[in-house]
Amino acid sequence: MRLLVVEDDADLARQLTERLSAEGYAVDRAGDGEEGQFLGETEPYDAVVLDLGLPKVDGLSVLRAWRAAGVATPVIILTARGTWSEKVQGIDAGADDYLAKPFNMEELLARVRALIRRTKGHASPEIACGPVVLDTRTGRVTVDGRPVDLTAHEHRVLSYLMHRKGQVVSRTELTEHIYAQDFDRDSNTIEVFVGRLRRKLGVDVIRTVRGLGYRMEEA
Amino acid sequence: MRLLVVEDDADLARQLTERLSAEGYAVDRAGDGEEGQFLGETEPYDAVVLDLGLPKVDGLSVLRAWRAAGVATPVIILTARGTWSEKVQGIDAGADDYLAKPFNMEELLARVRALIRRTKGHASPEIACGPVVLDTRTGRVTVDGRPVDLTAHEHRVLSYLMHRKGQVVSRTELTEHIYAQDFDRDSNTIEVFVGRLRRKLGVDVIRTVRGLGYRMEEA
DNA sequence: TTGGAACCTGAACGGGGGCTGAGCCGTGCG
DNA sequence: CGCACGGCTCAGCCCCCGTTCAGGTTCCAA
Repeated sequence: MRLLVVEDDADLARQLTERLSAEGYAVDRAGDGEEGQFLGETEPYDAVVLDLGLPKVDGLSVLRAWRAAGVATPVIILTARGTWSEKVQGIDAGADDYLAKPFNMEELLARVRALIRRTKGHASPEIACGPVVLDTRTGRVTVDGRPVDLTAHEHRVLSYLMHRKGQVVSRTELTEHIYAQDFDRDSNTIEVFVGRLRRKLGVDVIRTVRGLGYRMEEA
Repeated sequence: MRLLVVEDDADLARQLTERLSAEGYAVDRAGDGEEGQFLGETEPYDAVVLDLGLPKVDGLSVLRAWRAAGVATPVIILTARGTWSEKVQGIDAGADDYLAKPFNMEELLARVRALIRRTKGHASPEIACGPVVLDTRTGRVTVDGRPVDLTAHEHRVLSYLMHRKGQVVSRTELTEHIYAQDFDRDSNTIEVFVGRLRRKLGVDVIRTVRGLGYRMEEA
Protein backbone atom coordinates (compact mmCIF):
# COMPACT_ATOMS: atom_id res chain seq x y z
CA MET A 1 0.00 0.00 0.00
CA ARG A 2 1.20 3.45 -0.86
CA LEU A 3 0.66 6.45 1.40
CA LEU A 4 1.13 10.19 1.22
CA VAL A 5 2.09 12.17 4.32
CA VAL A 6 1.54 15.92 4.06
CA GLU A 7 3.24 17.47 7.08
CA ASP A 8 5.44 20.54 7.41
CA ASP A 9 6.97 19.80 10.81
CA ALA A 10 10.17 18.01 9.77
CA ASP A 11 10.46 16.03 13.00
CA LEU A 12 6.92 14.73 12.95
CA ALA A 13 7.11 14.05 9.24
CA ARG A 14 10.23 11.96 9.71
CA GLN A 15 8.68 10.03 12.58
CA LEU A 16 5.58 9.31 10.56
CA THR A 17 7.44 8.27 7.44
CA GLU A 18 9.79 6.00 9.36
CA ARG A 19 7.07 4.32 11.32
CA LEU A 20 4.75 3.84 8.38
CA SER A 21 7.59 2.50 6.27
CA ALA A 22 8.45 0.11 9.06
CA GLU A 23 4.86 -1.09 8.90
CA GLY A 24 5.40 -1.96 5.28
CA TYR A 25 3.85 0.98 3.48
CA ALA A 26 5.49 2.79 0.59
CA VAL A 27 5.46 6.38 1.79
CA ASP A 28 5.79 9.66 -0.09
CA ARG A 29 6.16 12.93 1.78
CA ALA A 30 5.11 16.46 0.98
CA GLY A 31 6.31 19.43 3.06
CA ASP A 32 3.70 21.98 2.04
CA GLY A 33 0.18 22.18 0.71
CA GLU A 34 1.14 22.89 -2.85
CA GLU A 35 3.36 19.84 -3.23
CA GLY A 36 0.83 17.74 -1.35
CA GLN A 37 -2.03 18.76 -3.55
CA PHE A 38 -0.04 18.03 -6.69
CA LEU A 39 1.09 14.60 -5.53
CA GLY A 40 -2.37 13.66 -4.34
CA GLU A 41 -3.81 14.48 -7.73
CA THR A 42 -1.08 12.77 -9.67
CA GLU A 43 -0.13 9.59 -7.86
CA PRO A 44 -2.43 6.73 -6.92
CA TYR A 45 -2.26 6.60 -3.12
CA ASP A 46 -4.20 4.19 -0.98
CA ALA A 47 -4.51 6.72 1.84
CA VAL A 48 -3.31 10.19 2.84
CA VAL A 49 -2.32 11.61 6.23
CA LEU A 50 -2.95 15.34 5.96
CA ASP A 51 -1.95 18.00 8.46
CA LEU A 52 -4.29 20.98 8.40
CA GLY A 53 -1.75 23.64 9.33
CA LEU A 54 0.48 23.90 6.29
CA PRO A 55 2.57 26.54 4.48
CA LYS A 56 1.54 27.85 1.04
CA VAL A 57 -1.85 26.16 0.85
CA ASP A 58 -3.59 25.02 4.06
CA GLY A 59 -4.79 21.46 4.48
CA LEU A 60 -8.48 22.17 4.20
CA SER A 61 -8.02 23.86 0.86
CA VAL A 62 -5.94 20.95 -0.35
CA LEU A 63 -8.63 18.51 0.70
CA ARG A 64 -11.41 20.55 -0.92
CA ALA A 65 -9.38 20.83 -4.11
CA TRP A 66 -8.91 17.07 -4.22
CA ARG A 67 -12.56 16.35 -3.71
CA ALA A 68 -13.57 18.95 -6.25
CA ALA A 69 -11.21 17.33 -8.72
CA GLY A 70 -12.78 13.96 -8.03
CA VAL A 71 -9.87 12.49 -6.07
CA ALA A 72 -11.52 9.90 -3.83
CA THR A 73 -8.45 8.73 -1.91
CA PRO A 74 -9.26 8.29 1.79
CA VAL A 75 -7.82 11.05 3.95
CA ILE A 76 -7.03 11.23 7.66
CA ILE A 77 -6.58 14.80 8.87
CA LEU A 78 -4.40 15.88 11.77
CA THR A 79 -5.71 18.86 13.71
CA ALA A 80 -4.25 20.84 16.55
CA ARG A 81 -5.82 19.91 19.85
CA GLY A 82 -9.22 21.32 20.62
CA THR A 83 -9.85 23.14 17.38
CA TRP A 84 -13.24 21.55 16.93
CA SER A 85 -14.31 23.83 14.18
CA GLU A 86 -11.42 22.56 12.09
CA LYS A 87 -12.53 18.99 12.63
CA VAL A 88 -16.04 19.75 11.53
CA GLN A 89 -14.81 21.67 8.51
CA GLY A 90 -12.50 18.79 7.73
CA ILE A 91 -15.27 16.26 7.73
CA ASP A 92 -17.40 18.57 5.64
CA ALA A 93 -14.54 18.98 3.20
CA GLY A 94 -14.47 15.23 2.67
CA ALA A 95 -12.09 13.81 5.25
CA ASP A 96 -12.67 10.18 6.21
CA ASP A 97 -11.19 10.33 9.70
CA TYR A 98 -9.44 12.79 11.97
CA LEU A 99 -6.95 12.74 14.80
CA ALA A 100 -6.06 15.46 17.30
CA LYS A 101 -2.41 16.35 17.84
CA PRO A 102 -0.50 15.27 19.79
CA PHE A 103 -1.68 11.81 18.86
CA ASN A 104 -0.74 8.29 19.70
CA MET A 105 1.21 6.67 16.89
CA GLU A 106 -0.40 3.26 17.39
CA GLU A 107 -3.80 4.82 17.09
CA LEU A 108 -2.84 6.46 13.83
CA LEU A 109 -1.60 3.13 12.50
CA ALA A 110 -4.84 1.43 13.47
CA ARG A 111 -6.89 4.12 11.80
CA VAL A 112 -4.85 3.96 8.62
CA ARG A 113 -5.28 0.19 8.49
CA ALA A 114 -9.01 0.42 9.08
CA LEU A 115 -9.40 3.17 6.52
CA ILE A 116 -7.63 1.25 3.77
CA ARG A 117 -9.61 -1.85 4.63
CA ARG A 118 -12.92 -0.02 4.49
CA THR A 119 -12.22 1.76 1.22
CA LYS A 120 -11.16 -1.47 -0.44
CA GLY A 121 -14.48 -2.88 0.69
CA HIS A 122 -13.56 -5.32 3.43
CA ALA A 123 -15.57 -5.31 6.60
CA SER A 124 -13.39 -7.59 8.64
CA PRO A 125 -9.75 -6.89 9.58
CA GLU A 126 -8.92 -10.28 8.11
CA ILE A 127 -8.92 -10.87 4.37
CA ALA A 128 -9.12 -14.44 3.15
CA CYS A 129 -8.47 -15.97 -0.24
CA GLY A 130 -9.09 -19.65 0.16
CA PRO A 131 -6.59 -20.96 2.70
CA VAL A 132 -4.54 -17.77 2.59
CA VAL A 133 -5.44 -15.27 5.30
CA LEU A 134 -4.06 -11.78 5.83
CA ASP A 135 -4.54 -10.13 9.19
CA THR A 136 -4.39 -6.43 8.42
CA ARG A 137 -3.81 -5.51 12.06
CA THR A 138 -0.71 -7.61 12.60
CA GLY A 139 0.25 -7.98 8.96
CA ARG A 140 0.52 -11.68 9.57
CA VAL A 141 -0.07 -14.09 6.71
CA THR A 142 -1.18 -17.67 7.26
CA VAL A 143 -1.95 -20.59 4.98
CA ASP A 144 -4.32 -23.09 6.53
CA GLY A 145 -3.50 -21.46 9.85
CA ARG A 146 0.22 -22.05 9.39
CA PRO A 147 2.20 -18.76 9.46
CA VAL A 148 4.27 -17.80 6.43
CA ASP A 149 7.43 -15.69 6.55
CA LEU A 150 7.51 -12.99 3.92
CA THR A 151 10.01 -10.26 3.18
CA ALA A 152 8.87 -6.64 3.13
CA HIS A 153 8.31 -6.45 -0.62
CA GLU A 154 6.76 -9.87 -0.88
CA HIS A 155 4.33 -8.76 1.78
CA ARG A 156 3.45 -5.55 -0.05
CA VAL A 157 2.73 -7.41 -3.26
CA LEU A 158 0.56 -10.00 -1.56
CA SER A 159 -1.21 -7.43 0.57
CA TYR A 160 -2.16 -5.29 -2.41
CA LEU A 161 -3.35 -8.28 -4.38
CA MET A 162 -5.46 -9.47 -1.46
CA HIS A 163 -7.01 -6.07 -0.88
CA ARG A 164 -8.12 -6.18 -4.52
CA LYS A 165 -8.95 -9.86 -4.62
CA GLY A 166 -11.02 -11.05 -7.53
CA GLN A 167 -9.90 -8.18 -9.73
CA VAL A 168 -7.13 -8.20 -12.27
CA VAL A 169 -4.23 -6.04 -11.14
CA SER A 170 -1.84 -4.94 -13.85
CA ARG A 171 1.91 -5.00 -13.38
CA THR A 172 2.10 -1.22 -13.62
CA GLU A 173 -0.64 -0.75 -11.05
CA LEU A 174 1.18 -3.07 -8.68
CA THR A 175 4.44 -1.21 -9.21
CA GLU A 176 2.78 2.13 -8.60
CA HIS A 177 1.24 1.03 -5.32
CA ILE A 178 4.24 -0.83 -4.01
CA TYR A 179 7.06 1.58 -4.62
CA ALA A 180 7.32 5.16 -3.44
CA GLN A 181 7.69 7.96 -5.92
CA ASP A 182 10.80 6.86 -7.81
CA PHE A 183 10.72 3.49 -9.40
CA ASP A 184 12.00 1.84 -12.52
CA ARG A 185 9.41 0.82 -15.05
CA ASP A 186 11.24 -1.72 -17.14
CA SER A 187 12.02 -4.65 -14.93
CA ASN A 188 10.58 -7.99 -14.03
CA THR A 189 10.80 -7.63 -10.25
CA ILE A 190 7.08 -8.07 -9.92
CA GLU A 191 7.26 -11.41 -11.66
CA VAL A 192 10.08 -12.45 -9.38
CA PHE A 193 8.10 -11.54 -6.28
CA VAL A 194 5.02 -13.28 -7.53
CA GLY A 195 7.13 -16.34 -8.23
CA ARG A 196 8.52 -16.36 -4.71
CA LEU A 197 5.11 -15.78 -3.21
CA ARG A 198 3.66 -18.70 -5.09
CA ARG A 199 6.43 -20.93 -3.82
CA LYS A 200 6.18 -19.72 -0.23
CA LEU A 201 2.41 -19.93 -0.12
CA GLY A 202 2.40 -23.36 -1.72
CA VAL A 203 -1.16 -22.77 -2.90
CA ASP A 204 -2.33 -21.76 -6.34
CA VAL A 205 -4.21 -18.57 -5.49
CA ILE A 206 -2.35 -16.02 -7.63
CA ARG A 207 -3.53 -16.47 -11.17
CA THR A 208 -1.74 -14.75 -14.01
CA VAL A 209 -4.00 -13.25 -16.63
CA ARG A 210 -1.77 -13.22 -19.66
CA GLY A 211 -1.26 -9.77 -21.14
CA LEU A 212 -3.18 -8.07 -18.32
CA GLY A 213 -1.71 -8.84 -14.93
CA TYR A 214 -2.44 -10.95 -11.87
CA ARG A 215 -5.59 -11.85 -9.99
CA MET A 216 -6.09 -13.28 -6.52
CA GLU A 217 -8.74 -16.00 -6.56
CA GLU A 218 -11.94 -15.07 -4.75
CA ALA A 219 -12.67 -18.40 -3.22
CA MET B 1 -13.36 -2.13 -26.93
CA ARG B 2 -11.39 0.27 -29.03
CA LEU B 3 -10.28 3.69 -27.80
CA LEU B 4 -8.70 6.79 -29.26
CA VAL B 5 -6.32 8.91 -27.20
CA VAL B 6 -5.71 12.42 -28.56
CA GLU B 7 -2.83 13.86 -26.57
CA ASP B 8 0.23 15.81 -27.67
CA ASP B 9 2.35 15.34 -24.55
CA ALA B 10 4.37 12.29 -25.54
CA ASP B 11 4.93 11.15 -21.94
CA LEU B 12 1.32 11.34 -20.91
CA ALA B 13 0.21 9.77 -24.17
CA ARG B 14 2.52 6.82 -23.61
CA GLN B 15 1.32 6.38 -20.03
CA LEU B 16 -2.29 6.46 -21.14
CA THR B 17 -1.79 4.06 -24.01
CA GLU B 18 0.17 1.61 -21.90
CA ARG B 19 -2.29 1.60 -19.07
CA LEU B 20 -5.39 1.39 -21.21
CA SER B 21 -3.86 -1.42 -23.24
CA ALA B 22 -3.05 -3.22 -20.01
CA GLU B 23 -6.73 -2.94 -19.16
CA GLY B 24 -7.56 -4.79 -22.33
CA TYR B 25 -8.56 -2.00 -24.69
CA ALA B 26 -7.33 -1.67 -28.25
CA VAL B 27 -5.85 1.83 -28.29
CA ASP B 28 -5.05 4.21 -31.13
CA ARG B 29 -3.15 7.42 -30.54
CA ALA B 30 -3.19 10.80 -32.22
CA GLY B 31 -0.58 13.46 -31.48
CA ASP B 32 -2.42 16.52 -32.77
CA GLY B 33 -5.92 17.77 -33.45
CA GLU B 34 -5.84 17.19 -37.18
CA GLU B 35 -4.91 13.52 -36.92
CA GLY B 36 -7.31 13.08 -34.04
CA GLN B 37 -10.22 14.57 -35.91
CA PHE B 38 -9.50 12.41 -38.94
CA LEU B 39 -9.26 9.17 -36.95
CA GLY B 40 -12.35 9.99 -34.92
CA GLU B 41 -14.36 10.50 -38.09
CA THR B 42 -12.94 7.46 -39.83
CA GLU B 43 -12.63 4.71 -37.28
CA PRO B 44 -15.38 3.34 -35.06
CA TYR B 45 -14.16 3.97 -31.52
CA ASP B 46 -16.07 3.06 -28.40
CA ALA B 47 -14.73 6.07 -26.52
CA VAL B 48 -12.26 8.92 -26.95
CA VAL B 49 -9.94 10.59 -24.45
CA LEU B 50 -9.40 14.10 -25.79
CA ASP B 51 -6.95 16.68 -24.52
CA LEU B 52 -8.17 20.22 -25.12
CA GLY B 53 -4.77 21.84 -25.56
CA LEU B 54 -3.53 20.49 -28.88
CA PRO B 55 -1.34 21.61 -31.77
CA LYS B 56 -2.82 22.39 -35.22
CA VAL B 57 -6.50 22.12 -34.23
CA ASP B 58 -7.50 22.54 -30.58
CA GLY B 59 -9.58 19.92 -28.82
CA LEU B 60 -12.78 21.93 -28.62
CA SER B 61 -12.81 22.46 -32.38
CA VAL B 62 -12.18 18.76 -32.94
CA LEU B 63 -15.08 17.88 -30.67
CA ARG B 64 -17.41 20.39 -32.35
CA ALA B 65 -16.39 19.09 -35.76
CA TRP B 66 -17.17 15.53 -34.73
CA ARG B 67 -20.56 16.40 -33.33
CA ALA B 68 -21.37 18.51 -36.39
CA ALA B 69 -20.44 15.53 -38.57
CA GLY B 70 -22.74 13.31 -36.57
CA VAL B 71 -20.02 11.39 -34.75
CA ALA B 72 -21.67 10.28 -31.52
CA THR B 73 -18.70 8.48 -29.93
CA PRO B 74 -18.54 9.27 -26.21
CA VAL B 75 -15.73 11.69 -25.36
CA ILE B 76 -13.91 12.39 -22.12
CA ILE B 77 -12.03 15.68 -22.24
CA LEU B 78 -8.90 16.49 -20.32
CA THR B 79 -8.61 20.11 -19.24
CA ALA B 80 -5.82 22.01 -17.59
CA ARG B 81 -6.47 22.64 -13.94
CA GLY B 82 -9.01 25.25 -12.98
CA THR B 83 -9.97 26.40 -16.44
CA TRP B 84 -13.66 26.18 -15.68
CA SER B 85 -14.68 27.97 -18.83
CA GLU B 86 -13.05 25.24 -20.87
CA LYS B 87 -15.00 22.61 -18.99
CA VAL B 88 -18.25 24.40 -19.60
CA GLN B 89 -17.44 24.92 -23.26
CA GLY B 90 -16.45 21.29 -23.47
CA ILE B 91 -19.76 20.08 -22.10
CA ASP B 92 -21.59 22.46 -24.41
CA ALA B 93 -19.57 21.16 -27.34
CA GLY B 94 -20.81 17.67 -26.62
CA ALA B 95 -18.33 16.08 -24.22
CA ASP B 96 -19.73 13.31 -22.07
CA ASP B 97 -17.36 13.67 -19.16
CA TYR B 98 -14.34 15.71 -18.20
CA LEU B 99 -11.30 15.36 -16.01
CA ALA B 100 -8.92 18.04 -14.74
CA LYS B 101 -5.19 17.54 -15.22
CA PRO B 102 -3.28 16.27 -13.39
CA PHE B 103 -5.70 13.44 -12.92
CA ASN B 104 -5.71 10.12 -11.15
CA MET B 105 -5.24 7.24 -13.56
CA GLU B 106 -7.56 4.90 -11.66
CA GLU B 107 -10.28 7.49 -11.87
CA LEU B 108 -9.85 7.85 -15.60
CA LEU B 109 -10.15 4.09 -16.00
CA ALA B 110 -13.33 4.05 -13.94
CA ARG B 111 -14.83 6.87 -15.99
CA VAL B 112 -13.96 5.20 -19.26
CA ARG B 113 -15.59 1.97 -18.08
CA ALA B 114 -18.69 3.80 -16.90
CA LEU B 115 -18.92 5.83 -20.09
CA ILE B 116 -18.75 2.83 -22.36
CA ARG B 117 -21.30 1.04 -20.21
CA ARG B 118 -23.69 3.98 -20.27
CA THR B 119 -23.44 4.63 -23.98
CA LYS B 120 -24.07 0.98 -24.75
CA GLY B 121 -27.19 1.38 -22.65
CA HIS B 122 -26.46 -0.67 -19.57
CA ALA B 123 -27.30 0.77 -16.20
CA SER B 124 -25.64 -1.90 -14.11
CA PRO B 125 -21.96 -2.76 -14.21
CA GLU B 126 -23.01 -6.34 -14.93
CA ILE B 127 -24.32 -7.44 -18.30
CA ALA B 128 -26.18 -10.73 -18.53
CA CYS B 129 -27.17 -12.91 -21.47
CA GLY B 130 -29.02 -15.84 -20.02
CA PRO B 131 -26.59 -17.70 -17.79
CA VAL B 132 -23.59 -15.74 -19.11
CA VAL B 133 -22.67 -12.71 -16.99
CA LEU B 134 -19.97 -10.13 -17.65
CA ASP B 135 -18.78 -7.94 -14.78
CA THR B 136 -17.38 -4.84 -16.47
CA ARG B 137 -15.48 -3.72 -13.38
CA THR B 138 -13.46 -6.86 -12.85
CA GLY B 139 -13.75 -8.10 -16.42
CA ARG B 140 -14.84 -11.42 -15.10
CA VAL B 141 -17.11 -13.77 -17.01
CA THR B 142 -19.30 -16.39 -15.36
CA VAL B 143 -21.73 -19.00 -16.63
CA ASP B 144 -24.33 -19.99 -14.06
CA GLY B 145 -22.05 -18.38 -11.50
CA ARG B 146 -19.14 -20.56 -12.51
CA PRO B 147 -16.13 -18.48 -13.63
CA VAL B 148 -14.80 -18.98 -17.14
CA ASP B 149 -11.17 -18.41 -18.13
CA LEU B 150 -10.81 -16.44 -21.33
CA THR B 151 -7.77 -15.17 -23.20
CA ALA B 152 -7.42 -11.47 -23.93
CA HIS B 153 -8.86 -11.63 -27.44
CA GLU B 154 -11.60 -14.06 -26.56
CA HIS B 155 -12.60 -11.63 -23.85
CA ARG B 156 -12.67 -8.68 -26.22
CA VAL B 157 -14.89 -10.52 -28.66
CA LEU B 158 -17.32 -11.65 -25.99
CA SER B 159 -17.31 -8.28 -24.28
CA TYR B 160 -18.19 -6.47 -27.48
CA LEU B 161 -20.92 -8.92 -28.36
CA MET B 162 -22.42 -8.62 -24.90
CA HIS B 163 -22.33 -4.84 -24.92
CA ARG B 164 -24.40 -5.05 -28.09
CA LYS B 165 -26.52 -8.01 -27.08
CA GLY B 166 -29.61 -8.66 -29.16
CA GLN B 167 -28.13 -6.88 -32.16
CA VAL B 168 -26.40 -8.46 -35.12
CA VAL B 169 -22.71 -7.62 -35.19
CA SER B 170 -20.88 -8.09 -38.46
CA ARG B 171 -17.48 -9.68 -38.70
CA THR B 172 -15.88 -6.46 -39.93
CA GLU B 173 -17.48 -4.47 -37.12
CA LEU B 174 -16.08 -6.91 -34.61
CA THR B 175 -12.64 -6.77 -36.20
CA GLU B 176 -12.66 -2.98 -36.19
CA HIS B 177 -13.57 -2.76 -32.53
CA ILE B 178 -11.22 -5.45 -31.36
CA TYR B 179 -8.01 -4.55 -33.12
CA ALA B 180 -6.15 -1.24 -33.06
CA GLN B 181 -5.49 0.67 -36.24
CA ASP B 182 -3.48 -1.90 -38.17
CA PHE B 183 -5.14 -5.19 -38.72
CA ASP B 184 -5.49 -7.73 -41.46
CA ARG B 185 -8.88 -7.97 -43.06
CA ASP B 186 -8.71 -11.33 -44.78
CA SER B 187 -8.64 -13.95 -42.12
CA ASN B 188 -11.02 -16.11 -40.18
CA THR B 189 -9.72 -15.31 -36.72
CA ILE B 190 -13.11 -14.06 -35.62
CA GLU B 191 -14.69 -17.38 -36.49
CA VAL B 192 -12.00 -19.17 -34.57
CA PHE B 193 -12.56 -17.00 -31.51
CA VAL B 194 -16.30 -17.43 -31.67
CA GLY B 195 -15.78 -21.15 -31.91
CA ARG B 196 -13.53 -21.21 -28.88
CA LEU B 197 -15.92 -19.01 -26.96
CA ARG B 198 -18.84 -21.30 -27.70
CA ARG B 199 -16.88 -24.27 -26.45
CA LYS B 200 -15.63 -22.52 -23.32
CA LEU B 201 -19.02 -21.08 -22.43
CA GLY B 202 -20.75 -24.39 -23.04
CA VAL B 203 -24.01 -22.55 -23.68
CA ASP B 204 -25.58 -21.69 -27.00
CA VAL B 205 -25.83 -17.91 -26.66
CA ILE B 206 -23.84 -16.77 -29.70
CA ARG B 207 -26.04 -17.24 -32.72
CA THR B 208 -24.61 -16.87 -36.18
CA VAL B 209 -26.76 -14.94 -38.61
CA ARG B 210 -25.68 -16.28 -41.92
CA GLY B 211 -24.34 -13.63 -44.26
CA LEU B 212 -24.53 -10.90 -41.64
CA GLY B 213 -22.57 -11.77 -38.55
CA TYR B 214 -23.22 -12.86 -34.97
CA ARG B 215 -25.81 -12.03 -32.37
CA MET B 216 -25.82 -12.55 -28.64
CA GLU B 217 -29.19 -13.86 -27.47
CA GLU B 218 -31.14 -11.42 -25.31
CA ALA B 219 -32.69 -13.84 -22.93
C1' DT C 1 -30.15 -32.88 -56.30
C1' DT C 2 -26.20 -30.50 -56.90
C1' DG C 3 -22.86 -26.79 -56.67
C1' DG C 4 -21.08 -23.20 -54.33
C1' DA C 5 -20.73 -19.97 -50.73
C1' DA C 6 -20.55 -19.29 -45.91
C1' DC C 7 -19.16 -21.09 -41.80
C1' DC C 8 -16.98 -24.33 -38.46
C1' DT C 9 -13.16 -26.88 -36.53
C1' DG C 10 -9.01 -29.41 -35.63
C1' DA C 11 -4.16 -29.18 -36.09
C1' DA C 12 0.06 -26.88 -36.41
C1' DC C 13 3.38 -23.14 -35.87
C1' DG C 14 5.88 -19.10 -34.64
C1' DG C 15 6.51 -15.23 -31.57
C1' DG C 16 6.42 -13.27 -27.43
C1' DG C 17 4.95 -12.87 -22.69
C1' DG C 18 5.98 -14.90 -18.47
C1' DC C 19 8.77 -17.89 -15.25
C1' DT C 20 12.94 -19.16 -13.04
C1' DG C 21 17.71 -20.08 -11.54
C1' DA C 22 21.92 -17.86 -10.92
C1' DG C 23 24.50 -14.15 -9.82
C1' DC C 24 25.45 -9.21 -8.40
C1' DC C 25 25.10 -5.47 -5.19
C1' DG C 26 24.07 -2.86 -1.15
C1' DT C 27 22.97 -3.02 3.70
C1' DG C 28 22.79 -4.45 8.34
C1' DC C 29 24.62 -7.18 11.80
C1' DG C 30 27.60 -10.13 14.31
C1' DC D 1 35.77 -7.19 8.34
C1' DG D 2 33.03 -10.84 6.57
C1' DC D 3 28.73 -12.97 6.28
C1' DA D 4 23.78 -13.32 5.45
C1' DC D 5 19.93 -11.64 3.44
C1' DG D 6 16.83 -9.04 0.65
C1' DG D 7 16.27 -6.69 -3.61
C1' DC D 8 17.32 -6.45 -8.36
C1' DT D 9 18.96 -7.84 -13.04
C1' DC D 10 19.75 -10.90 -16.72
C1' DA D 11 19.49 -14.65 -19.86
C1' DG D 12 17.44 -18.55 -21.34
C1' DC D 13 13.66 -21.61 -21.53
C1' DC D 14 8.86 -22.85 -21.85
C1' DC D 15 4.48 -22.71 -23.21
C1' DC D 16 0.41 -20.01 -24.14
C1' DC D 17 -2.02 -17.49 -27.54
C1' DG D 18 -3.02 -15.54 -31.88
C1' DT D 19 -3.02 -16.78 -36.42
C1' DT D 20 -3.21 -19.53 -40.47
C1' DC D 21 -4.60 -23.30 -43.28
C1' DA D 22 -6.95 -27.29 -44.87
C1' DG D 23 -10.68 -30.02 -44.86
C1' DG D 24 -15.35 -30.78 -43.35
C1' DT D 25 -20.22 -29.29 -42.66
C1' DT D 26 -24.29 -26.57 -43.23
C1' DC D 27 -27.27 -23.74 -45.77
C1' DC D 28 -29.30 -21.76 -49.81
C1' DA D 29 -30.34 -21.10 -54.74
C1' DA D 30 -31.13 -22.87 -59.00
